[in-house]
Amino acid sequence: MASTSTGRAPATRMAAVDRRQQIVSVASELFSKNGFNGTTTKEIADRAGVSEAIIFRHFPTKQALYSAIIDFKTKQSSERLQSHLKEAASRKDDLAFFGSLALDLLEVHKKDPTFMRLLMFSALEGHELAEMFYQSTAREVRNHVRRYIKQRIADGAFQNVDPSVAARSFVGMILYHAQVRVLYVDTSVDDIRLSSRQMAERLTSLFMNGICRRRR
Amino acid sequence: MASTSTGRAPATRMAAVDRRQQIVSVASELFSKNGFNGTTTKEIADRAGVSEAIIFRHFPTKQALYSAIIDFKTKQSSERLQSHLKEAASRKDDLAFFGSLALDLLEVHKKDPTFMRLLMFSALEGHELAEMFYQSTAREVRNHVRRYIKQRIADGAFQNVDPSVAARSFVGMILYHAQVRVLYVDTSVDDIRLSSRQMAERLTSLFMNGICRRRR
DNA sequence: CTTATGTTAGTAAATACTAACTAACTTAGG
DNA sequence: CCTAAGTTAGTTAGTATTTACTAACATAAG
Repeated sequence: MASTSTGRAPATRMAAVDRRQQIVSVASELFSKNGFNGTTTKEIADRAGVSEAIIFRHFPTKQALYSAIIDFKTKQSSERLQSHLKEAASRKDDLAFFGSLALDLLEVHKKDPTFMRLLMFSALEGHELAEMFYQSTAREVRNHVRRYIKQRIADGAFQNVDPSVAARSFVGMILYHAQVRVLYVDTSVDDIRLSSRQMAERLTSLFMNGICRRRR
Repeated sequence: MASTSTGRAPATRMAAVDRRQQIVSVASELFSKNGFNGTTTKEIADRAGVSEAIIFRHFPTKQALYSAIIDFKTKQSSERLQSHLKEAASRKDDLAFFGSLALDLLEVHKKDPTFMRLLMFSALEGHELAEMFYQSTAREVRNHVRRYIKQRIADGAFQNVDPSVAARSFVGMILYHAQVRVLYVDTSVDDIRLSSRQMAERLTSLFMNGICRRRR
């Protein structure tokens, strides 16, 4: 009890690159929970276990930190997508194509709900990178689906629908379920209790039977 | 130049109820644009053309003002829905049922984009009335659709799908389009340039051909 | 005159960001 | 191997603004 110091215990020293990543990670959670304006740099520093000044050593402004996060998340999501889309690209098993995509989207947002919240917050708050962020996710998927549908129409397997509208509808159908789950988890609002797999199956079947050419 | 007063010109006197409504209206716009945390009471006062203190004469706290707005918007939306759902309730023209609902939803959000933004912000920011707000809109519609689908399955007109999932999918399909339009208006993200009517037709047809029993 | 509607001028706390200092790790020279 | 110098990661203690909210006063309307 010799020292009456009320200051913080010095944080364990970390390599700059590690600390930076840790700050990004902590800030991601907070921004995703409370949005840009609802998150303070003090809060971020506290959670990271460092003093506020350290934040500004790594990022010139709060905005820059936010941008770094979006940048990071964008790349992460892009990679995830690429790897998945590649493998499902050439096969012409419609059920598998739509089904695995639906399951994948549902699972991604179930595992990492911060992603969807960040996406929504950034769109609402009009962040400069919001567009890019959106492009890298929903839009890329949608374009992929659009091309597939276009091809299958050409094949004569699908009805002659508007591929853009159909693609966005499919993605929208799925993402809306994901949204409800993310936003209203553990409330009475989300009253559908199905596993991602079951949900994906139902959604795919619903969509498929709409777009597949009818037997006559 | 007789008076060097730097103060504001006194606002024109209004009846309390009118001023209250005006504040709600101005604040709605700002909250919808910038969210709760991104909007200051000073900003609201300035836009309303009164001093900040007036805001607090009518609403004890900023939160209370926000709640009043959600309350107002909830009622407004509920009425709009009721009137529409009543008229489309008993008829069994599936195309008209889904089509008019789709058109209605798209038009509502096109005419008043603040509504969707408020809804999304309140959900993300976890406002206490967010649930209720959501219930009064998407959920009420969804339940209506769910009942309709259930009935038509019983009639033998629809396939035996999960009514909850189908209803939410239909609503989700539509609301996702509305969201993209509201959030990314005038950007390259929203690349589908269709009138609400055209969009509603395509969405309905897409959904219908999925849920209607196939001819054999 | 009384009451309702307005303003002014604050306050305490919070917020993004900075300047100046300190301790820990790394490494070069003896 | 040992130590001194340099570098990097940390802290403290601020600052100027902003923010939600209040008390006390002013004036138009009936």
